[in-house]
Amino acid sequence: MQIKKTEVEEAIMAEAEKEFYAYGFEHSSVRRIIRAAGTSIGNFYNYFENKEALFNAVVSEEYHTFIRFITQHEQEEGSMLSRDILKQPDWKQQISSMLNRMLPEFISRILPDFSIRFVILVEGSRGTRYEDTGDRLVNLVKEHLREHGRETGCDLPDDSCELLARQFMSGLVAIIKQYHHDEKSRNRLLTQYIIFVMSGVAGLMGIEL
Amino acid sequence: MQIKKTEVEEAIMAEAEKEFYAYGFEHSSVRRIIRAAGTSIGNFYNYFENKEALFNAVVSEEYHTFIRFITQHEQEEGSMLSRDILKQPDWKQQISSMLNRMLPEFISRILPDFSIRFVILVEGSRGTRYEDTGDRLVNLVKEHLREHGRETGCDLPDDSCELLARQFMSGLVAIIKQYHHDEKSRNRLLTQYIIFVMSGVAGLMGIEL
Amino acid sequence: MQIKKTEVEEAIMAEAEKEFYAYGFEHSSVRRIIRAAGTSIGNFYNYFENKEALFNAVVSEEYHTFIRFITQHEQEEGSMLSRDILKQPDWKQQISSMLNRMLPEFISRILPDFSIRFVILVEGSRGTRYEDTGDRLVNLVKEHLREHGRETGCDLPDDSCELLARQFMSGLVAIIKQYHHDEKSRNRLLTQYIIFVMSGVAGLMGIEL
Amino acid sequence: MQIKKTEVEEAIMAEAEKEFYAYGFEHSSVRRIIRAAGTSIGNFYNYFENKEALFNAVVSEEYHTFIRFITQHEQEEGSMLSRDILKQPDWKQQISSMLNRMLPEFISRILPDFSIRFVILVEGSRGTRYEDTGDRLVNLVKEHLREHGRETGCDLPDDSCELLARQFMSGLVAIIKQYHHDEKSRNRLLTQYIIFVMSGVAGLMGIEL
DNA sequence: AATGAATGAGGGTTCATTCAT
DNA sequence: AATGAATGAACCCTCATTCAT
Repeated sequence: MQIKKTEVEEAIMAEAEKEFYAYGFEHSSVRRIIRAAGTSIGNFYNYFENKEALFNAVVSEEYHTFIRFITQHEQEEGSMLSRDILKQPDWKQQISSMLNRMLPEFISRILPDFSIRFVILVEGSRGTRYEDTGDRLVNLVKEHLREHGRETGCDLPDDSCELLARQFMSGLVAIIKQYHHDEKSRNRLLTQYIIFVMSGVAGLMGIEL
Repeated sequence: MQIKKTEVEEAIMAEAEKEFYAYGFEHSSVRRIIRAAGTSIGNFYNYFENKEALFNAVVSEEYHTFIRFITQHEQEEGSMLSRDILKQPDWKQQISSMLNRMLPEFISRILPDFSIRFVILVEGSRGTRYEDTGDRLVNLVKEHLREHGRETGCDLPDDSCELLARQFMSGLVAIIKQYHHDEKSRNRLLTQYIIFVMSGVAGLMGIEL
Repeated sequence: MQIKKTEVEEAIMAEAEKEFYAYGFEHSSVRRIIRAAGTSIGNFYNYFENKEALFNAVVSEEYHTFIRFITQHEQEEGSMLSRDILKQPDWKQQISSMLNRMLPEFISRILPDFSIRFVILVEGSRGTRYEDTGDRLVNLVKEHLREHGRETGCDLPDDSCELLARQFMSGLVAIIKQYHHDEKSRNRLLTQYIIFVMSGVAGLMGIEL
Repeated sequence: MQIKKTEVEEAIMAEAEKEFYAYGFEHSSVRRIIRAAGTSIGNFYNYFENKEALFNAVVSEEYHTFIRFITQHEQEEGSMLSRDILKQPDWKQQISSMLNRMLPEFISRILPDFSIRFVILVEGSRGTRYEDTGDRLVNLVKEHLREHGRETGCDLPDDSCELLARQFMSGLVAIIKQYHHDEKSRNRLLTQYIIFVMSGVAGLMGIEL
């Protein structure tokens, strides 16, 4: 949103963010929001068409950021994991050094974008046009994952891919929930988490049962 | 009373399960439930004291099953992961063979217990006395994990443990959601998932960054 | 009621008495009554046509007892108060000695009849055919009082008579409420009360303002 | 908003007064009130937080008025009754003249305050925070009475004091009920009533049984 | 831009009563 | 004689939204 918002609009959106985060869209109360924002119910409808419009205003930017994140960085991440690595006897060192190289940039560029609003989008959008955002995001990650599988020659079954994608999403959400106010801890935890996921995926792809 | 008491009670509970799964406790509507169950609002209160009593009836058994699951099987799982394994050059084979040995029994005994009701318990219990069940379960798994860490000499930070525990929970939930009606697929996916998690944890514990 | 009641019937009526006393007719719950009486809602309707029939069963005898009390003892009480007494210089002694003579019999005959059920009749009968019982009783007492006035030649205004009658009723009720379980205290208090009322009436009749 | 806020608020309170008077708090229906007041159920909650808040609005002022009445006028009334008066041979004249002196002022200052709302407070407040108001008022009057007793050297038993206090309350209530719309009649009746009570108390204190 | 009065559907719950068993 | 399942109206209250001011 390039358009400058009025103070009232911003106050409403700020309180709405808290409300949507706490209760989700359906369970959120416009009255509570405007009361917290210090304005009136009537005035609310001067700024937003209805409750869903407010929701959109709060999350739409975050939504597009995430879409961009998924699509833009496909190439770069594409090379991060390949079966070849796992075949090497020193695979642990290889992954480790790769992570050391990539994570700082990865984290500095991507994470600042994610916030409470991302959590709202995924967990609290039922009843809005974004209600399948979680699923769509999962699908994006899942397709991403399948492509990796095809490239590296070790296809995971569709449902495993979906599960892993969903896990990745829920991991991000959990991290943001825990440390949305503490960037440093968040990044440290995220690093750990990515190692966990990558090790897990590697294990899943590399081990014949 | 033409209809046997249990029939209506079961109808109500069946519909309640769907409703609680779809909306969570707070957002569920008793009126919707009884309409779907084909009875009247007044009659509902002949069977259940109130909405929360209905919730408890739907969910309490599942709750205790899960608690039992966590506490009973601590020992057996305890031996599944140790740092020593990861030090071996053939660690992949070792894990693989161990899983092959243990998973069938693990799955056959534990999984049949989990159902939609488990999902309700974790995701839809806000406003009930079970509302912190998700957190309590996460903590159980987390403590479980920390102990493993201490035993194997590689402590993970507290927040990583919590994250992994939460991930494990959300993974179970995701699997149940996807395949609660298809036991076979569910078990296959769960096997994959456990490999993923174990590999991930192993990676997290075994690799120095 | 000469007809012998079954145990169930008596249990219901006993619990109903408590319930009607505590909540009044309208606010009483048939469910609570039958639960306390240890029977079922269906069976209740085998014994009583409906809630009001139960109420009638509980209070009707008391009602007729009171009517009888008012009408039967008119003569005897009629002589208890006359203007002549108040004209005597030793009126206090006269009243005192009269009370001493009459009260024992008065109390022993009349009071045992009054119980919780009398209170129910007066205070908790709204919504039943007895709902104007309180008023009817007041009117009886009031007419009683007016006649005394006419006899003794000092008419009180109609509204004063009504007020005094109402006071007398409410006094009886208050005494029963306080000591319905303690006959001795009840009689002592009632004696005091009658002195109060008689002195009050005497004062009202005898003093020119 | 075409209609000024106060108009609706007043309409609601006026109808609420009638409703509370007729049914008491617990048995009053918000729907009946708003129907009579010509507004909607939703709008009611724009004016009052809930049913009890409405009750408080109707009744709180009256409550404090009565408390003030009891505590402020203690002294003045204190001198109205003493045993010495009853010992005089011309006690009737003495009381009469005292009443003639004091009553006009007493009545003109105190009575206009009492209304239907006082009745509601005493008889219809069950279920609200005022539910023991009746008892508290009775206790005030009772303590009042006991003090008189101590001063004049003729203690009445505790239960007699309570009874008389309760009688006094119920007398006030009865008068208001009868003449809440007719100030003149109300005052006349109240005068009579006070004579009655005083004579009664005098009789009770002065006569040895 | 700002206010809050007004609406009515729907939320959970209690109730007296009926009637098949 | 006894049971309790079934009904639907009514209870208090919350909600998002509209609109006159």
